[in-house]
Amino acid sequence: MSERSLIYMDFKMKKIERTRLKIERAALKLFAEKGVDQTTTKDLALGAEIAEGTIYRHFESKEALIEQMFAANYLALAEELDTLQSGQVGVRAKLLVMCARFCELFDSDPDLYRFLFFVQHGQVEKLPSEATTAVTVIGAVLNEAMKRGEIPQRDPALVSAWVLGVVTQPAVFHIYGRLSGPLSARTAEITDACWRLISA
Amino acid sequence: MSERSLIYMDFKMKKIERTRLKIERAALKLFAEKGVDQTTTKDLALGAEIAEGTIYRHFESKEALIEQMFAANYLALAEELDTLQSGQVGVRAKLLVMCARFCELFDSDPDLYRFLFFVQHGQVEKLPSEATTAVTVIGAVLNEAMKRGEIPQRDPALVSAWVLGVVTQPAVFHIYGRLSGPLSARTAEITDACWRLISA
Amino acid sequence: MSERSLIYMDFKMKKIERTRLKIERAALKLFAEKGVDQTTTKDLALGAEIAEGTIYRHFESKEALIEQMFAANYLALAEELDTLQSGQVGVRAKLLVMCARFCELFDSDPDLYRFLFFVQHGQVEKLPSEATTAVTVIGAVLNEAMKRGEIPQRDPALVSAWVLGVVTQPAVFHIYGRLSGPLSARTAEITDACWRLISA
Amino acid sequence: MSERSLIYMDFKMKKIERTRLKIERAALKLFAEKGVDQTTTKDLALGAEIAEGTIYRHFESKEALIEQMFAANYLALAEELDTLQSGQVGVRAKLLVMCARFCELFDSDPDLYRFLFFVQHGQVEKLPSEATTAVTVIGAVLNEAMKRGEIPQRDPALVSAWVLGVVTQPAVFHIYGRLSGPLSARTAEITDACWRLISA
DNA sequence: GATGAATGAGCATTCATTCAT
DNA sequence: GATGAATGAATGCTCATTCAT
Repeated sequence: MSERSLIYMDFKMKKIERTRLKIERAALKLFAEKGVDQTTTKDLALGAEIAEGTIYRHFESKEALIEQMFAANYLALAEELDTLQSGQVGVRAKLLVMCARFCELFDSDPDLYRFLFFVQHGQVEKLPSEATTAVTVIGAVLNEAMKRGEIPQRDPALVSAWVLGVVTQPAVFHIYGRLSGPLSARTAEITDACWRLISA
Repeated sequence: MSERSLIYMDFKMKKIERTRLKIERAALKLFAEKGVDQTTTKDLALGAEIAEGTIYRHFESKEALIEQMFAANYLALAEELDTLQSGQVGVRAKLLVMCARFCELFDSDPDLYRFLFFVQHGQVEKLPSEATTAVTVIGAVLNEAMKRGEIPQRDPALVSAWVLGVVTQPAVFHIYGRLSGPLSARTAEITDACWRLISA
Repeated sequence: MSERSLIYMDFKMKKIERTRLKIERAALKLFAEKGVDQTTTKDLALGAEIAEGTIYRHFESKEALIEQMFAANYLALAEELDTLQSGQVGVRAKLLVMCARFCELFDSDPDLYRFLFFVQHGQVEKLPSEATTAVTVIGAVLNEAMKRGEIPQRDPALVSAWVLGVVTQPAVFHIYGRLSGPLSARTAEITDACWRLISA
Repeated sequence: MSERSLIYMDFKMKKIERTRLKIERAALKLFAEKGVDQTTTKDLALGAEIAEGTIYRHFESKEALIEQMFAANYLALAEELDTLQSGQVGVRAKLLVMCARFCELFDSDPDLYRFLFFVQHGQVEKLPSEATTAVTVIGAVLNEAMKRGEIPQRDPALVSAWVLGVVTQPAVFHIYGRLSGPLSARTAEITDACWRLISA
């Protein structure tokens, strides 16, 4: 994602790419704000400062725009998490870097975070079932750790759910105003919580 | 008013109540299945086996139907959770009964569960801010436990988020097919996980 | 109309007649206030303090209610005007009593007046073409006067239009707030105007 | 912007203007024929040979279409009447040109006439109260004449009502088939009638 | 005779999509 | 490639009318 962003920002970028990016940015903002269904193509055009028809030069349909944006970002994040964890040794360290990335994403691009983890219902199911997602990465890390005896044996799916819940639910609380301040400040505390959850 | 009339009115009230229930049941099913926005009033009428116009004898608008259904069930659950926890002594026991209720709800009325915890974004914000919800009940239980020294002092909102995440994320995994079997079978395991999370 | 009203007011009146009258009264009020099309059967039921279905025990349809009310009152007024004018000798006296009746109706039953002369477009055409109406009565009086040489010969329809215009347009101005006070106070002045119009 | 673009935009503006005009023309015809309430947006689309949705690119709502059409034409007529009368000296001459314009409008654009003076109830009230209308123009002319002593002093509103009645009621008779032939042919006769009404 | 819940055709309006320019 | 006017199916909702009680 961030690598792609860098490409996007290139001042030599072609006009077509700039327009596409403008649409995606506006879409992200609007989707996060009012949800996918409540965002009309008119809203998108207004937000991106383009004509309504222009959307269709870049995306087959509104549905396709949503799917592509979701897939690209959701899978890019998974890739990133996988790269991060593979650079670490031991579950705890792996969890720490992944948790840190989650918190950082929430802080630095809240619209993207909301779009991926708050507004997305039903998009996950459209991904190819063999796709690598945040869930499968976390699952693989925990599985491996169980195999190695680093943590007690439990249903890996259940433990994955716990870890994801402990990491993402604070973000939801943040969105509802029950928590405030940067989530990144809580990375260590959240990782510790995960560790208590899985290590005993 | 004669006795006969009273009986008659009672009968009519039951009938009108029955229609309202048919609408609510169909709505729950459809909302859980395809989401609130993707469910049209035509869908509702077809599902409830009534005419489209009949919806409007029972609810001011589709929006009002959603709000009323959400508020009634969301608040009723909170009340129930509060009654359950207040019958127990100690955080752990309180968490157990609440966790059990969550799992049971998921198993016995999956449509309601999905509607309340999967499809609801934006409804919570419409509730009066002082309303008692599942979140506030959990928060109060944890707060109390911290005050009594039963569990370590931490940001109560963060700990509430963790607990809610550990309880609800397995349900999400279940919905996405990553977990199977009754969630109730995992009540003990999930409660233990919560305990590890908050007690150390 | 007034004779019929007397019958209506009879305290021995049958219940069915009382209900029918309640509907007609409410209808007149609402039709005058917001127009025929903007008045729903629900409005009628609320205004008459009856159930919506009850309307259909007394009238075949909303359309029939309008037609019957219009015809009955429009023709009753014509009859009355005819009786009044036939009791007088000379156009001027005849015009005076008719003009007086118009003004009086406007003052005493403004809803009925508005319904008959303000809201009725399209109802006149539904009357049998040979029906005696205010227009035909005025026309006959003027025709007769021309034949007798009381007033100059002109197109009787045109002169009728003038007389009706001079009598009814002040009422319209009254409705729009451009004139105030009882219209009856202007009867003499209006009749004089008619006389100037037709006598020279 | 290149010259070509300007020409292009001009062309597009003409096209969009043409569509708007098609809607207005169809609306006028239908409103005059069956009334505003009985004309559906479907009727409008069919009549204008456009899609129903197209109406809403040109008008905010059906209500707005009616209001705008009424206001524009009603006020334009008033302006025209005012220009006409101001070009004349003496009430009688002023009345003549205004009366002529009324008759001409009725003959040349009967739909517009019907819409403005037959179907409009309730629209006049939506105009800003300080607006110049046919009524205020006639009122001003008569007022002035009374001040100058050209005609006897009377309640100017009442006299205005008479004049308007004498001019417009023949049109109503025409619509109901009681008068035939061009109304313009009666301009002189109607003006004379007005003169008799106000001068003695 | 009166009721009012139920009906369903019909309404004004929206909105994703198309296409001539 | 970009535009935005035009499209028309679909939506939420209304309302005159029916009918079981």
